[in-house]
Amino acid sequence: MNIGEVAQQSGLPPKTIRYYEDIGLVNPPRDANGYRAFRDSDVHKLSFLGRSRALGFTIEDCRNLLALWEDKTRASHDVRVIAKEHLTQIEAKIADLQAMRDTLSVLVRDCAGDQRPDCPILQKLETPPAP
Amino acid sequence: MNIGEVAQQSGLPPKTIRYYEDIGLVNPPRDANGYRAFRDSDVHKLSFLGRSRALGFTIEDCRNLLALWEDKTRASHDVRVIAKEHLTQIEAKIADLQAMRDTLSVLVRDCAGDQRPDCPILQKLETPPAP
DNA sequence: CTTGACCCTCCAGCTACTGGAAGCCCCATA
DNA sequence: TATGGGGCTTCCAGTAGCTGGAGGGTCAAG
Repeated sequence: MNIGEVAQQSGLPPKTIRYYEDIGLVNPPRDANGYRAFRDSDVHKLSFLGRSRALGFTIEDCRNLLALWEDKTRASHDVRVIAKEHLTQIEAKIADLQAMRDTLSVLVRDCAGDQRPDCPILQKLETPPAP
Repeated sequence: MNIGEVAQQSGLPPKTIRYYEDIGLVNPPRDANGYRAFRDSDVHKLSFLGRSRALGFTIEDCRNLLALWEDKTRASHDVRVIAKEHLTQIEAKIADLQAMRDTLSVLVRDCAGDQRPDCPILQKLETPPAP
C-alpha cells in the first residue's frame, strides 16, 4: 500500500507518516522503485499513533505505548502509569488556561473597546501584581 | 542596571531578556564594557512582557500590545480585539483539553493497573472510533 | 594576583511537524 | 510513442519561545 492510501486510512498526512518513519515509529519495507510498501500492521500502528496523539500523548509516550501494545505480556500497570501521568499534566494545563481565561474575560468585559485610549487591559499588564 | 538585576525585578531569566532584545522587543543601550545598561523604561517594558506572556499572549501579540501601550493615542478597541481573539483561542484549547481529559479519566479509571495484560486504554487506542 | 560571580556572543537543540524545491515513476490519453 | 499530470522520493529550512553550553572578557574583594 502506498503512502497516499495509508494517509487516507490512518488520517495522518503523508509528511507525518514519513516523519514517523524517520524517528523510528514505523519501518515499512520498500518496493523496487523505492516507494514505501506499507503492510496492514504498519497501517494499524499508524492509526494507533494517530489516536494516541489525538489524546495528547507526546511522541515519547506514543513510542512507549506502542511497545506495550505490541508486548502481549505487558502489565496494564505500565500503561496506566503513562496515562495517569499524562492526565495529571492535562489537568494542570487546563487549570493554567482557566486562570488565564478568568483574568482575560474580566478584562475584556471591562474594556470599552471604543476610540478612547483608556484601557483596563493595558492597565492590568502595566501594573505589578499586588503583593 | 545590569541584566541580573533586571532579571530579578522583572521575573524573566537573563536568557529570555537577551532573546527579547534579539527579536527587537527591547533595545537597551550598552556600557563601555559591552554590558547592557537597562533603563527604568526597559525594565517596565520587560515586566509588561512578562505579564502578557503569563496571560498566554504570543510574542507577536505582545509586540502589538507593547506598541499600543506606548501609543498614548491608541484606541482601546484595538487592544480589546487582540485580547478577545486570544480569549477565544484559550477557550478552544480548554475545550480540547477537557475532551481529552474526559476520555482519559474514564480509561484510567477502568484500567486495573495490575500485572495482567488486559488494558482498556490500549483497547481504546487500537480501536477505530465508531462511525 | 587570584578567585568567583557576573557578563558577553554564538551555536545547537528542544516538540512535532510542515512547506517547498528538485527530481523519479507510473499510467492514461493523443 | 510522446506527453501530461499526479504521486512518490529525498533533503533543507522554518515554525514558537526559549534554554543549555562552550569559550571568553570584566569586575570587585581578599
